Amino acid sequence: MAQEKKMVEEITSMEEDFAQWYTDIIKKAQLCEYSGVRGCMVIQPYGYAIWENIQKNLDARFKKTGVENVYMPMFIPENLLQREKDHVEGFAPEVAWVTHGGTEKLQERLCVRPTSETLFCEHYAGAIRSYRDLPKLYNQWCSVVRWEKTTRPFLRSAEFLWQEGHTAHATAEEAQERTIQMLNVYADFCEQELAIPVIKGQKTDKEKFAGAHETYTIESMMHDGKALQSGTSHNFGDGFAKAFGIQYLNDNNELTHVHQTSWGMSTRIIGAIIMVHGDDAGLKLPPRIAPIQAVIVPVAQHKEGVLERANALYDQLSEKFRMKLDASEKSPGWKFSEYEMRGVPVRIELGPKDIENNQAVLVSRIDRSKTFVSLDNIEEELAKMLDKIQAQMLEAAKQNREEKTSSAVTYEEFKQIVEEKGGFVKAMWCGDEACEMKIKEDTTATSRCIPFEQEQLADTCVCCGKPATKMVYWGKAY
RNA sequence: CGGGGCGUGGCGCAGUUUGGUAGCGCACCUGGUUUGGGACCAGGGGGCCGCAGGUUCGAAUCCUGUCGCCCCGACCA
Repeated sequence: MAQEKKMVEEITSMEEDFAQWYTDIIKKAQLCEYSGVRGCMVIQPYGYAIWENIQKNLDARFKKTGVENVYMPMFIPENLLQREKDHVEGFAPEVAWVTHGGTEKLQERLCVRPTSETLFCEHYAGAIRSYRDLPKLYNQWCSVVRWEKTTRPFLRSAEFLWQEGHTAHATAEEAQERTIQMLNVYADFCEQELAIPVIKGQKTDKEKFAGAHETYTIESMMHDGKALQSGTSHNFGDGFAKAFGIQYLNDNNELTHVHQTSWGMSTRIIGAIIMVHGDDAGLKLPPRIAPIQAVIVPVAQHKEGVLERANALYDQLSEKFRMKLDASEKSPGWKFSEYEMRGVPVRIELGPKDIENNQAVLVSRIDRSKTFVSLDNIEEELAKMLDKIQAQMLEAAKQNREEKTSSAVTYEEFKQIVEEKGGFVKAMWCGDEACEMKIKEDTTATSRCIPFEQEQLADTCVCCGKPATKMVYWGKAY
């Protein structure tokens, strides 16, 4: 595989320094900027446009399953947050507190939501009376605040945008079904729209969400061999219902606790898009969510008729695609690099020679391959190329994940792989948290998930040698 | 919270060791020539040198304090 030629010196190569590459991409693609507020970022128009496309698509998928959007307060009174023990303990270290209203000290401090389980629960406690009120399938798009010690754009910021779905059901079975259903929505969204293949599975008790009975996750593999938890779906059982007194009368007139779920995906997924698809020339955006699917770069635009034709082409293609025409005075070469860095899937070059031949040049972001197409059927050709790029990106991401997935039977093998190769390591686990801790201690790798698709690699735990029936994906994670 | 680094036009930096008129590259503005992979020439605008004290005839530079940010760890989406 030939390394792509680097056209712009301002992006550090992935090989040289992956962390620097990541921040360079964000800067050059103008996704976000550091703000004057500690740990918080300014999401720029291009970055926000990606988020809007993600939102639009996910929101439609949610609604198709019957989910309704609501909005909850951003403040949570301290007593409310403390209602569920595990939940508070999980979040207490990273909540921001409001202690004053104007100049007066508040009698009870308010936390800025790190997540809204408690608010939804309080609301459900009042709103649910009868089995006829169920299920409640709510979601909200909002930002949450977690006082992180170390932050990185998109991957971990003190405030981030997300959606959090919260549902209440009559039975445990229904809640479990919904938990898996939403995990599948995320997985399908990632693969189909973002071209990011994911591993679906369950979190170990150690890694599960504070207050959850079970946590399910989709895990994806970045280009540097580190894993990223890309979305989670939790089954709360009736734990929160008991803590918050959410009860209903069933059809036998018996008072019963509801069963709940919650599920979320955040702007962190933009970090995944960058680190799964990007290369040394910049960002690569999957056509389905790219704010600009194709950019028209006129060549020799001062010449008679070029801009007019480019404008007409823009008008025509804008009917079906998200387009941009860059008629600025920058040189064509500058524009080529610019839109490559920003990950625009297709560039359309249109110059005097093309116009003379009634053609345009389509250039793919994947490999800079050029295709000369007639202006008469450019719509079909562009659609074809975008589909192809989408498929190529998913394929490349799958291949990268395969290359970075290993399995280990002995502990020596395991440690060596984590240290030298990185990536996912599949290995058997006895189910004991002590082994998880030891593995983390020895290698800094954590259990990513117990995948739904199990393999029996061995009969004993990779760490302690005791009998094991579960295969776990391990790896260093963001 | 530990370990490291950095605060100087919008961005990236030099200048600090040895105090003496604030500089360079990019970006920006004007005009011209250019235009199929980050064009060139000429002219121009823009800086309480993070902040607060101190030393000094004089501080970006020395001293004290303070605030902020970035990177690497531990904790987390």
